[in-house]
Amino acid sequence: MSKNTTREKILQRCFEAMEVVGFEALRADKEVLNLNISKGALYHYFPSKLDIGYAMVDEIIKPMYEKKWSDLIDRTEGIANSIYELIETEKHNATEKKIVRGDVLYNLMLEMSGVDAKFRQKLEEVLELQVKILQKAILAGKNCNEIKSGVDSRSMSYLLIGQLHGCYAIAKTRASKDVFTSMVSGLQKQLIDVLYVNDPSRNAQRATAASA
Amino acid sequence: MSKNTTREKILQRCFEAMEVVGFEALRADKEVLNLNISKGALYHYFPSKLDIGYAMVDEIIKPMYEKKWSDLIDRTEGIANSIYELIETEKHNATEKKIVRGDVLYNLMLEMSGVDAKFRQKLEEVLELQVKILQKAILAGKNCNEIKSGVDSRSMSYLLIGQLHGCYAIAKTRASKDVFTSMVSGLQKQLIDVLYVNDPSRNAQRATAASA
DNA sequence: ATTTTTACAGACTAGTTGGTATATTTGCTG
DNA sequence: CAGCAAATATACCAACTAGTCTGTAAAAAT
Repeated sequence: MSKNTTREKILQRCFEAMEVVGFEALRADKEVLNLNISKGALYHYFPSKLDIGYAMVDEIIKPMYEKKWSDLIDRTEGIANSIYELIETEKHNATEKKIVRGDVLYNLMLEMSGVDAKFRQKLEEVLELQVKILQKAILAGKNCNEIKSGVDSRSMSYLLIGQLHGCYAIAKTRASKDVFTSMVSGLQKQLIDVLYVNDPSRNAQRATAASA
Repeated sequence: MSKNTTREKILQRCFEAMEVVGFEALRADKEVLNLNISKGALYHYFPSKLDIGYAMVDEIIKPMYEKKWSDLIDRTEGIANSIYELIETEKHNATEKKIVRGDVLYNLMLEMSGVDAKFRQKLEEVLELQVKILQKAILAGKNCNEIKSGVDSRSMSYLLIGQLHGCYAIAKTRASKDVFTSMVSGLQKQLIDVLYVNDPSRNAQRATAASA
């Protein structure tokens, strides 16, 4: 998968550091030095620090978030359940360390959107990618009667992404994984009320109702 | 109200700058120089830059966010409506500029929680202050039958604060006030489903039902 | 075989940062 | 008014930053 070229090694290492400290606090030259890659090499592959950032978003972050929702792509049924499960996964993947660190994309959004226009635009692309996947899924969910017909797929997608973001942000400041999981659980409960025709947390009930 | 001392002038100016650029990018000495206050005076009142930050949170931001929810304090009725209206206010206060800038508290949370423990703790206090006001209000709302008995006041308060945060964050990256207002509207719709016994967006209906 | 391009190495630089040292002024108290 | 502390001014500093410069070794193209 990874070609393990110098360029990719640089990108990967910088990304891992940036996940922890953010973009502005990233010291790219010092990071790559730990891989025995010199500053000369670094600036050979990337004209500036910002360009490293752009590349990270395009080549690492964007695919990462596309993969996150990939279960929903081109589905025609079981969508309500899948959305519910993907959010459930979010809870299960959470660790104390990850929560304190926060979500890379959300962190970057807040940090860089106001700093650099191109950065903002690239982050917007990642956001839009997720929204589009969700939107399509919700639309499909409405078609197969799993999702209430009243929901607006686009604004609901934005809201859902935003709500997850909110959970990450609050939990980061509270520095507590438990706050995260309980908030996400609350979010799931809301979704059951607002989004779903049936309760996807009870699979049995879903299966019976699906034939109606 | 403001005693207009040198210290307060420093704090206010730094806060206004920080609202725009964030804390790390704040150049306190250059800011106060524009007020004809020297670096010596600055470091006379504040031992370090971080201490300026702490003071900003304690003396400006905390009161600011307490005031934001002050309508809910010590209320015994009309609570559902007040919560709805406060969120409505959030929409009306939004301007393109403000949305692009984001919410000061949320921005700081993301920026500083991982950087400095004391900073994080102070931001947590502001968060907790808001949550407590909301929690008490929701509890009272349940008592006077305006809010569904099933809602957990604490986790709902967290979630609500977090959801608002989410709206700010997404709208900031989309750099669009419209995205913000439409997300907040979506949030309000959800709340009507999840939180309220009656629909507070229809005041007439509320008034009738209140006597039941 | 020779030229040109790519890939790297590492010392160096210009500018900035938060903070300090020291000197001077101001305002109060006796 | 003397004396003293708080308040303010300013020159200074070490650490650090992103980025550049010069040089070189190997690969690719001619």
